[in-house]
Amino acid sequence: MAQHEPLPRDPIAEARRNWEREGWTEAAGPMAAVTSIMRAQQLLLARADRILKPFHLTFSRYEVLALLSFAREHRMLMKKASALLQVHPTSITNAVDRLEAAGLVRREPVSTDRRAVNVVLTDRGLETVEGATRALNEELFLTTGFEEHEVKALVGALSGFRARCGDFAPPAGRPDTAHEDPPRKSAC
Amino acid sequence: MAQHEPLPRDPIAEARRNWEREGWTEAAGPMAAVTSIMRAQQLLLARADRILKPFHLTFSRYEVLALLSFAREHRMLMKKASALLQVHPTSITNAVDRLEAAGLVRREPVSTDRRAVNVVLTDRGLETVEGATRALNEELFLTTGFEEHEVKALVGALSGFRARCGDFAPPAGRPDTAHEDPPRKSAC
DNA sequence: GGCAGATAGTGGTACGTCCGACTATAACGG
DNA sequence: CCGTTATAGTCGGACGTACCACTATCTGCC
Repeated sequence: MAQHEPLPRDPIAEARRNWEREGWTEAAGPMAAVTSIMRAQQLLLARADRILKPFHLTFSRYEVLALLSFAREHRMLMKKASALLQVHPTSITNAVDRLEAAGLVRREPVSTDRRAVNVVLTDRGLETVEGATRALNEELFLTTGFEEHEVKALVGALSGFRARCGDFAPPAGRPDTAHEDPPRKSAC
Repeated sequence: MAQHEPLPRDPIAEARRNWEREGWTEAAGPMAAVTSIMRAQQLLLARADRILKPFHLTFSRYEVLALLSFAREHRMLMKKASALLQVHPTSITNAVDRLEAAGLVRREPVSTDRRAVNVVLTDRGLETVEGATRALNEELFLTTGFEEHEVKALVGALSGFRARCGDFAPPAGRPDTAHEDPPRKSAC
């Protein structure tokens, strides 16, 4: 996971200065924000994968298990999993292939639609995801170092962005944020 | 790039409710923040790659070109590029292979160290990166929809996180932030 | 009823990332 | 000076993601 030794300076701040020096002052801030998100994701994913290694899981496979653990009867259509995790159907196929090979889920036909496939969490899968969730909570989520207000700012700004990108329908009835209503456009 | 139709509700907010229902209230916020970062990165990367498609570039290859365009003489050691972009050396090898095949960069030996290799931006590479930067500025960075205060919050929270993760040495001499000095620990 | 179009899932391919192993070279220490 | 250690870069493989094409099936409409 790129266990580099720390750099003397923040390369993103440096890039921002370059942007401003070129006269792209308007774009410099968002550029830094976008780059920061990219880099943070890389660090977080590497850390999650390292934590999940003892469980023989990757983060994306864990996400499938976690989703199933909250589903009715621990069962879900491939299609629905793909939609909720917001990944391409083939990614779900890939993940389920490996999870099934590990005995953590199994595929089941759907009686009402012979095209569709249900993914079902096995007992071993449930056990595994419970342990993995405990590990992730303790070793990742509780130690991100994000402060309360930072969490709030991150989730807020990013959920706005995701909604604008068509990720999900904007929360129509939220009167507490109605005052900043003018929906910022965003070409995705 | 997962051109899903929008979901009725935000799956991350849903996950957060699940977390809280299970009693993991402390971890729920950071979990939502981490997941939001993951998903935002996915959307941003897909969008960047789409914008760069006409240039026959991907975002990671663009990053290499952009880095070179700001370097002295448009020239940099592979090792240094790897360190500044914070990716594994093999990723740079991969990117440079493709950029070289496209005639946008070329490898040059280093006279003082026969192990090392310099990457040099070609004229075509410079032209390309200039066009690509214009496109990214106009179609991505200027249209993220992030507001001023959101950019500030994102960059601030994430640069703190990156610094804690050992990404780069914390900005030692910044008296304006000295008042919140107690360095939050973060196990990376 | 039957055909056109939509939908669920999969196989194959391309790309980016990482890791481990390896080569070649440099730097250090006795 | 020579052996040990560290460093720069590459190769091969594993994994996750996306896209395209394809099959099987369902749905809707005439």
